[in-house]
Amino acid sequence: MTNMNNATPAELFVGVHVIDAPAAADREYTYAVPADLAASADITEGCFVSVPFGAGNRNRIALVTSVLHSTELECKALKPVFAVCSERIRLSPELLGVFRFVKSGTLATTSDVVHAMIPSAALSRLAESYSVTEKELSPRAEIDATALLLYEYLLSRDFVGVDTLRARFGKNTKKALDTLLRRKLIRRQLTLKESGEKTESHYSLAMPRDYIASVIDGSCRDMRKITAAGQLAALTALCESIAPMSEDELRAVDGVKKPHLNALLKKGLIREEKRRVHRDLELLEGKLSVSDEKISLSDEQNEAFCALRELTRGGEGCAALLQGVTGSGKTQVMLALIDEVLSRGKSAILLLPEIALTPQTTAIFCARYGDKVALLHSALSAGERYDAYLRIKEGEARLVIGTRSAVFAPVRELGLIIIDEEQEHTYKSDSSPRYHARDVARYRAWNEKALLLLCSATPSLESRKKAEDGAYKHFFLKKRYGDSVLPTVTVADMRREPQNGNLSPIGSILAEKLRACYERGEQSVLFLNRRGYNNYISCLACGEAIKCPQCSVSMTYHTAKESYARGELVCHWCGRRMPVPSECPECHSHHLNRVGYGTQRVEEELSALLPDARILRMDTDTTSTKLAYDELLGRFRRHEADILLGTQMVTKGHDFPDVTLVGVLLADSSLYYDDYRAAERTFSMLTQVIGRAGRRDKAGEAIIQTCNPDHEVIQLAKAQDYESFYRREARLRRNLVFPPYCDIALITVTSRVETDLALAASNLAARLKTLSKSEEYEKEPLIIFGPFEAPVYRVDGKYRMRLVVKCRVNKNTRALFTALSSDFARRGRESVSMSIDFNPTNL
DNA sequence: AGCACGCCGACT
DNA sequence: GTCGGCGTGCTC
Repeated sequence: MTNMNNATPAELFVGVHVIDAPAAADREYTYAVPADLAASADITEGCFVSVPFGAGNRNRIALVTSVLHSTELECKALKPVFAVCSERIRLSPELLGVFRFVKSGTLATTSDVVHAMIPSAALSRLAESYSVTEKELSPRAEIDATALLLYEYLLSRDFVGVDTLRARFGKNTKKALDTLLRRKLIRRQLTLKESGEKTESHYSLAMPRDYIASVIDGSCRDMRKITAAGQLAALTALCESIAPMSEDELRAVDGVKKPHLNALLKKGLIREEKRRVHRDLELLEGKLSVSDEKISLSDEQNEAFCALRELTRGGEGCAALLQGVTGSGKTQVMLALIDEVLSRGKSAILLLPEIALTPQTTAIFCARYGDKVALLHSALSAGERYDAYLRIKEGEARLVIGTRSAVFAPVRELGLIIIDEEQEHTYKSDSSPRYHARDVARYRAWNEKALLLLCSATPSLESRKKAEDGAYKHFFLKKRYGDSVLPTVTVADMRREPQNGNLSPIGSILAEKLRACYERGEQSVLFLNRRGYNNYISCLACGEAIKCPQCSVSMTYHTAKESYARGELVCHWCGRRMPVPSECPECHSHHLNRVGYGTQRVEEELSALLPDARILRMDTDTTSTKLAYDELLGRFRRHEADILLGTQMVTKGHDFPDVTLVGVLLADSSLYYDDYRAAERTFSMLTQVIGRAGRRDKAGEAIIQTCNPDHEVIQLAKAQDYESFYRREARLRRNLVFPPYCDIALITVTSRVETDLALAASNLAARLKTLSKSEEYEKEPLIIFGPFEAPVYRVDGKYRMRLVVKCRVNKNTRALFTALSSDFARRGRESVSMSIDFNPTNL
């Protein structure tokens, strides 16, 4: 190796995990810290450094995972650490623990885990630029046209950023750069880039005010007279202002432009100060009227609150389940508890399902806690996310409200984590790292001696069982808040409808209730778990449904805005759109028939039923942006529509005071889904929908349409009897060995080449069987199913096969799966990739 | 993933 | 003899 080591001998060594290294190279590497760097920077576990990595010594960011003060390693030829990335971005010892917990618990790469924990803007800090080394291009160096153009472009410049080049030369840039680099015609330089945080310049006078005044009126002798009107206007404005003025404020002054300010800076008359701007606060503007309204708790709420408060004061990590019927005022208890924790100088994290994280739901927290709140939602830009991260890290924000990934928030002195609607499957990540926010929260609560509070009307079986086993403290809120009563629930049998000549998705009972509700001037909410117009298009001749050319699922017919006839087919898995064919692709028959219904079709039926009613349709097609979603909800709340029709998103805890009727159009669709959690989801969904009706003084009513009116789950949901449901479901799961009575590891193998996939899958299964019988792992009870095709075999052109393993996830089985995974990487065909998901949300 | 090393065929 | 093809294996 070339002598990259500094002349100064190192005495400090670090173990690092390289970020953006391939999975096969994801392990700890040892680097030497040059003495001068060790002296100038505080290198500890959890900080990020940049290191030369691989044969090409490409600069990579790495996470320091161990520090070694030693002279023992001297003899080894170690590469040196290049620099510390940032003094500010580093994982605290607690978060480094979280990193290890997630990494070992999900078998994800360092890169995936770090990217989940740290906002991307914080780490994309290596600027890559290029310049020419060889001024003469030898005629023998045969390079392609792009490379030649790029070379000539670089000839006249110095160190051009890779982004600039890419913008100019397109996607061939990398190839061209590689060619030029290989021929040593150009060289690459990597420098630490300044952070992506947004700053705003503030200007103030750099000289005494009367001196500036003399400059303005031209009586000042030591300086040439200022004539530019813009400069004079800026100086005048600054003279009149008490506080420094921001760039925006100055530019608002007539005639002031940026060059004027620069000129004044150059003359030394004003000074500039860059201040960090908190972009996510801009969203909250106007809502910062902090209210410290006293929370009034009912006896039941108060009892739960007092017990929970004791838990937060215990100084030990613990977890509790707050099980409260819809409308029992769980939020009040949460607020009281957050008050308590913040008042003791600690921080809290509140996790909400993405769909519930709307200005309406967060307003109450923002109003109460003002700028102590940091909101982490998906609409944040990279820079905004980074700002929020810094505000949390620096202790300015002590209440973090966000979705799944907010569980990684770098809060100081964590006192409380609340997970609302804890049964929601959005808390489980379905891409690497495949973590469950609940597991991470539990780890953090224990490790940081905080309280984890899980809230739900219909807890997941996992959590409910833990409460039963005593692992979680268990609290109930059984009374609905105020005087509201549970709505009356009617189960409507849809099997009789066709006999009565009704082919509409809206049955006769629901139709009648809808009309009555509308005529009373009240609102109704309809839920249907299917967007689009028809379910699919099938051929009457051969019976085949039209399938997506890239996925093995039938496509859904969506109408165009203007007319029913001008629609197209959409694949809900890969998003592909195509026109409706005129003939069956299988048998060329022209007898194509549209079957089933989605939200679009129901919307049409509704307007036929109630021509004057104002209908809002809410699904992913109408709420492409966060704003559209909020706007629709706002319009409905203001009673600008009579009927809200939509998918999942209408079921979440939005409080609509005028809604007295809710309808579930087809409750069975989720009941017979081939997932062991189908019943749990259906029950939870029905409970939530029913809870939408009649929350204030008005009596509510719920209609559940189904083809299985006697199904136990539907009957239990009708009775709102969670406890019976829990006992029934727990019994079933135990008998059939499903979580929470075991863990499931889902191994998915993916490839574009079907034959490679089949081979790889069976090899993997064989390898797994061998491993499970080997000495180290034979004690682990393992039940292996498969390999078989995934329920949707082909998605976006890739085939997918699965192995399902029932096991107990512990250190030993994780080691088994790690071994399996690295075997696969070593011997696998490159066209095939593999992933392991512990306790996936979708089976 | 890159990148080097290495072992074979088409060329100066 | 040498340049360069991409198979194989490693990354402190």
